[in-house]
Amino acid sequence: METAATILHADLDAFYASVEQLLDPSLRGRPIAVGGGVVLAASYEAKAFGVRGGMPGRRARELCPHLVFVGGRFGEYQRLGDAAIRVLDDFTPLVERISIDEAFADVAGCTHLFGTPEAIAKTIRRRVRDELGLPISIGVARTKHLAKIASQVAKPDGLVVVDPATELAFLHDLPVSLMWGVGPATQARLAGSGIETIGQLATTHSGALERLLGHAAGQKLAALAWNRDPRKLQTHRRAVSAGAQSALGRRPAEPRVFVPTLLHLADRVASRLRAKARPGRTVTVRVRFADMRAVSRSVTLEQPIQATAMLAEIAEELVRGVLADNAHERAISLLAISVSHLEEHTELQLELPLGLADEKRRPGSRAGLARVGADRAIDRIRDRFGKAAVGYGSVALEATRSVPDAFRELAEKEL
DNA sequence: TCTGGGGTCCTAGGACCC
DNA sequence: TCTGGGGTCCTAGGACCC
Repeated sequence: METAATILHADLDAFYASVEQLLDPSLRGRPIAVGGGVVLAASYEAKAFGVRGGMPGRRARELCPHLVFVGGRFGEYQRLGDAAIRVLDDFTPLVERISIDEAFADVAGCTHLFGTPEAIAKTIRRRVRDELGLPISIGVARTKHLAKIASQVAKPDGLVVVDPATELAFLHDLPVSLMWGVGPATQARLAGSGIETIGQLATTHSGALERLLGHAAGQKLAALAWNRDPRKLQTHRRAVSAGAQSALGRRPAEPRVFVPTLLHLADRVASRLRAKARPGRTVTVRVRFADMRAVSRSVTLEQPIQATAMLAEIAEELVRGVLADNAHERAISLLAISVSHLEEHTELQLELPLGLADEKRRPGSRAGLARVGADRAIDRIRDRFGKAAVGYGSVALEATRSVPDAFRELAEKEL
């Protein structure tokens, strides 16, 4: 009745930093950070000083005076991340990729060919080390949740196999913060009730947990604490939204700032939607003010859109609404556009370039056709000459500090 | 020199329908 | 006219993950 531990979670260690150290041997053994204004990734040597991803570069340098900043070879990250996943593919088609450097695999169907899950995990680790030169940690367990925890425990450059017979003993000694879905807020709430280990969580009444964390989170954590994780591997998941954002530092909340920025963001989002023929019905904007307070506004249309100008106009109206309701805010620090309720896969259709109020009722116009034509022309030029060949407002945005486009593309999910 | 960018999921209240 | 209940969709905000 007890199932075997056949799920692997493979996670490349300090991935971006490891690639940099691989490509430049002079960086090996040294504390390095990928990025500049903000740390995108840190090597283990840098982590030992407390340097973490997402940390401002200045703070990182304070913690680690000899920290070496490297520019980031984003194309290499993509290539090597793909290559590592391909090693998993050699064993089973049941691979669920989570991100550029992380994936699950279920080897239940291939143990007769390649040996036990532990043997397979060892082979994968050796191959990734020998063929790519990168360290990868693997957790093996009966469920996805436990396999992921095991790979975290295995780091750096290790392997942890959790025997089903002793899995609860293993799990219950660990801190709740290792669980999937427990971040700083949940951890603090649990700590407020004296719950710090997964074992303590497991013996907490599920009703009490629900009152503390809400229905879904309470139920989920109660189940995971007993390693009851019903999730199966999903080899292909479609994206449910696509968005783009830009941090602005601290800029005046004025049209000369937000209009070109929104056009640029709308172009990023809409061109991706068009490329995959996945227009969407709901447009959401987010405005973050100088004090980091964020406000969002959304609207759901009757017809899905994918035209840059249409998206930019709707986003602009929503942002004007936010600013009108927060007239005391003088400066904005971030703008974001997201499109959701994506259609599965549709033919390009006519779009309506009308004001937000009109758009829901009125039929299309000649101007709509012209704009679809403009998008098509731009898409074709980019196909031939590259993304930078033509665009909206990118020059105006050069001044704002932002991460390289190549990094943004790494984070994009396949639509 | 406070705090990047791309996502997913859940909650709670209100509108609306049956 | 008043009452009740369930389901679905939408919006705004929040937590979390990589």
